[in-house]
Amino acid sequence: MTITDGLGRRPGGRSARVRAAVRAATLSELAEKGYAALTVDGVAARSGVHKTTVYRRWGGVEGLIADALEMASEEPWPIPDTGSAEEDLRALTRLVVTGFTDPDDGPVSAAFIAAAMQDSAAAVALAGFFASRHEQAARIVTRAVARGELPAGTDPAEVVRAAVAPIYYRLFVSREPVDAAVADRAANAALAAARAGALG
Amino acid sequence: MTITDGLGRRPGGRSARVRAAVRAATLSELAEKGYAALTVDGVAARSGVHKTTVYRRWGGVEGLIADALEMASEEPWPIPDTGSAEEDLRALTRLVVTGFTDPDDGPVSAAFIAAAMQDSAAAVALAGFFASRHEQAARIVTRAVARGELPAGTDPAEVVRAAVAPIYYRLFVSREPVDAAVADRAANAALAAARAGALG
DNA sequence: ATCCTAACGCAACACAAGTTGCGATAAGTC
DNA sequence: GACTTATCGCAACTTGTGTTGCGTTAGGAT
Repeated sequence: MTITDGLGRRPGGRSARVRAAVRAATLSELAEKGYAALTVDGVAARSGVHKTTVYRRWGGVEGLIADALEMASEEPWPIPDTGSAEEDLRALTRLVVTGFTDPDDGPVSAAFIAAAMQDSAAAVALAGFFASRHEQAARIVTRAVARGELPAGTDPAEVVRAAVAPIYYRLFVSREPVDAAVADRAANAALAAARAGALG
Repeated sequence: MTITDGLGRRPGGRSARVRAAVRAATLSELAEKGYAALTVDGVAARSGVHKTTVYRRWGGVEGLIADALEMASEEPWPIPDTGSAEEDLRALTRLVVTGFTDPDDGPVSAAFIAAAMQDSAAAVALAGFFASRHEQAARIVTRAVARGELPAGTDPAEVVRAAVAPIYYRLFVSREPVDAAVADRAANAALAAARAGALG
């Protein structure tokens, strides 16, 4: 299950090509067929890399997800900066909604959540991913506090959590439909709670 | 994957015993080993029912979960009624937290969420389960509105969602630790948002 | 240019998951 | 009590997943 993450003794050349091919194949397979249908044989066939190699370097399906997740957490998130906390939070929650309703990215994002349910390595990778996301999105709140829109002592990450949590809750827990209106309501509720000083 | 849910042509006698034995074995296996280790062979061996029978009636692991979930959604939820919305919501969120941190019930509850990620039948069953939960917990809010604690026009289910969502978010999405303090903060934030009229 | 060996490809294997055909058992009906 | 058939137990089979041993290829160092 340990991934020789490019820091192995031979990071360049063929090994790098193999890794890139497998990563790309994993994302393609996830986008097309979803997590439930993701198999090692599938990504091996698509990537042109042999099945045994994938098992050896990634350990299995969960390892593939963890690797793709690590890659995803490295790329930055386009955090909005409109000048008002209300607009910023709405844009943020809408970004989350579209990230899961998009026919291409949606299945991939959902796969990350699903994989973490079954494998501890994927769970750790997911925790890192969201820690990065919270850190990036916290700037929305710190700016709002600096402008005086929100009370001093407000916990930035907690506002972000309150804003996005209802969306994830509907998507993966209560299994209710999600759209832009849901995003706006979640953003407004988080903002109202923060203004009341309930998120300090 | 279709479960002959006691409404089959022979609901009594042996069939009923088989179903009860399999259901009990499923819950025991989940509590002990968790969802990742739940196998049809395992519940078959524990229940004394043959593997083939389980496959025929439940279809597989996901069917077992869906059946157990259906059973769980029938039994009522001890909704608190302390006289104040603040206390009620706090008790509710703490109930959710203990439901997942309890070493016996926790793995079972988590298994329901995990199963819905992979199987559509389990997803439908989970949606029904939470619809029932929302309906029951909504009374906390309707009572609070009747008492004048919360503004008229407040959406009861939306308050419940806002209160419990951060807990599920931490447990299954951002993978952050959860305790009673988290429960209290989530309840307070939902209450503040509702008082501000952001959950109408 | 040559050597060393990490990393890969390949085939065969081991194991668990799920299926099928058939005979045996016991509900439900008369 | 006798009959019909839904349901279950059983064993053999098929399929998919993951493993192992070994030969081959190609980085990286000298």
